[in-house]
Amino acid sequence: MRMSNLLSQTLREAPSDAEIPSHQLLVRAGYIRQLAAGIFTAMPLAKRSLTKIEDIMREEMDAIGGQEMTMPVVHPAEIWKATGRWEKVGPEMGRFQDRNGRDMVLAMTHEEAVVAIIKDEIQSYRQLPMLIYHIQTKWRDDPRPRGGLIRVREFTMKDSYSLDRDWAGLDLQYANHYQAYFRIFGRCKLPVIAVESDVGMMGGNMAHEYMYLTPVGEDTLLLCDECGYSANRQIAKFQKKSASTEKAKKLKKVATPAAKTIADLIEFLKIPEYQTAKVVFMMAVIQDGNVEKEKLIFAIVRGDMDLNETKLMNAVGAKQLRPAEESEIISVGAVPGYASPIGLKGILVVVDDLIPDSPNLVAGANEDGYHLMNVNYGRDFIADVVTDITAARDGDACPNCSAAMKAVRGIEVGNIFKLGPWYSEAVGATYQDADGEEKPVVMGSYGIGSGRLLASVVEEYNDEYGLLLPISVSPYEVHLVELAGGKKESKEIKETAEKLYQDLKKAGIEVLFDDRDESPGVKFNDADLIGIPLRLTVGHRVLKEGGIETKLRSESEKNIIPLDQAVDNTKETIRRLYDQVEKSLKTVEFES
RNA sequence: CGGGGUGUAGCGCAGUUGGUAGCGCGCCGCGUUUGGGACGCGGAGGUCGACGGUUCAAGUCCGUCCACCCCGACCA
Repeated sequence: MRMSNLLSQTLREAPSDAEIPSHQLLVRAGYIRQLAAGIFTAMPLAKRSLTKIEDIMREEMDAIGGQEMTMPVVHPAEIWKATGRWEKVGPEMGRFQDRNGRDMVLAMTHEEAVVAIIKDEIQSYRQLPMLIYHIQTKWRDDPRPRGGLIRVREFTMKDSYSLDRDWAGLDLQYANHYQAYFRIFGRCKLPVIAVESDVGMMGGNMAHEYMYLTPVGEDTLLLCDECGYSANRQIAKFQKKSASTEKAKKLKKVATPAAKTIADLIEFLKIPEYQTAKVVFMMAVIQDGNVEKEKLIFAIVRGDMDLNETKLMNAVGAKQLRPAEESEIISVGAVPGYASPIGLKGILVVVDDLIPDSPNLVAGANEDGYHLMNVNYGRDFIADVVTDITAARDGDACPNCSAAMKAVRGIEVGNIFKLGPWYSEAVGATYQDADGEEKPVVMGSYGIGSGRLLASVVEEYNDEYGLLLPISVSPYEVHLVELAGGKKESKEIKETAEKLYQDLKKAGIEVLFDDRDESPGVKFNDADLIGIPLRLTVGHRVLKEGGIETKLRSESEKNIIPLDQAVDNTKETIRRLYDQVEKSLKTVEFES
């Protein structure tokens, strides 16, 4: 590709609304342009990088038996109604009507499209197991896109779906993906860790997220350096210790005027934070038979801890959760700021499992200006559910080995999910087993967003001058710079560079040729910004010595090689760069 | 949806007490220059986010709305 004809302009300054490095650099280097919030155009450079990433995904999916297909982006609402997600998913889903007034959906994921196909196509156990995948656009109307390509509304995703007779088959395909995903990220040279994640509403019994650790990430993870435990904060467990072993004392009402928060309370009563009980009011949508009901939940955690809403949702089987309005709290007889479940009826009480081990807590008296001291679980109140509902924090004890865990930020670059038979059952996607019985297909789903992966690679590999792409992800393998200038040798330089460009192409090398009439400074700076790993320079300085200059983007050292060896030498360097990627791959076994 | 911020040329920005819009980069032409973002001369490019109001006069004052960014909520 000649840069004189490339649709891509580099910018000296990043747009002021780009904050994180990958966003700034991808825009400055001419890879992407923004059209609207969370909607981007991939310019020719980005398109080539994305294609490389997607080809890596293809190869790794094919290697574990995947077959590529393409499922539609626009779906009739019926298939989403069949799984219940037409109602369940909120405004995040794109909906419109076609010219006949028929409800349509912009796909945000493709489980529905998969079961719509397999319902008709899979009839016998002889067809299973199977693995299908596609690389397709998704639309998710996220309330807050951010960070350039990190979190967008329209994006391309490789999603695969495993189809099996039973859970054992799913376990195998899941383990295959677990390894294949490490290979995909490894080939993109992106360091990732796999952490356990929330299975959410999808049922199933296991999910992992692949996280690239970076401060610009939006998920919080808990990691244990001692034993390797790792989990998304949404589900991270930790060891809790009771702060006190004292005997239960007599319940006592105390006046605590204007002490509505835990901070006020401990200041006023001169007690430690851990000796208080914090009530968090949430409204949860809970399925009760065939009807959905909204219920008020009293979630109680110790005053020094935070409620983990994901854990709470899982504890009560809630479909949705939101903070309760003050009026909703008052309507059950509780007094905001002075609330507790003591003496109240008809509410759903969920307490953290540490509460029964925490004697003599201070809790609200359900009376304006008063709290109760020496509240004890069991004696003074009981809960409908006692389970772990608190959020793990930096420094908390590892659930396996008790060592202090670290809380770090990460970007979710991929996830794998054991769905089970849920979707198949919902739409009657069954197969006939060897015993003659109709059984639902057991599914798994697995996703990697290609744009987010590219952004993460850029986030990992950049310096003050620009991108430093691994060759496996770089839009071109070689950046050829011609410095013809106005010298008397310029004709010779131009011709030499042109011939080298043609020879490199003939040798099957992907070349970006800077044939523009620009000053050396401009060309070198643009080359650094675009970040192709290998740069070749044809200029009078080195041509005098019968050679051309080579330089790796990642190193400052420059070498001169004879012109007649330029193609072979370049091939060799490229091969070495690919080898380095291959050698850095580690096999990661899946341990269940 | 709550909090904060920003909207003036492709990008970054300035614009005074309200008086009819400017700078740098980029872009076009000519010339000089040519190994780390050159220089001179000439030029193109703006319904100042939108709508409404105040005023003789609005980029500037007032109101409403919209878009975009950041934090939070949310996130199959």
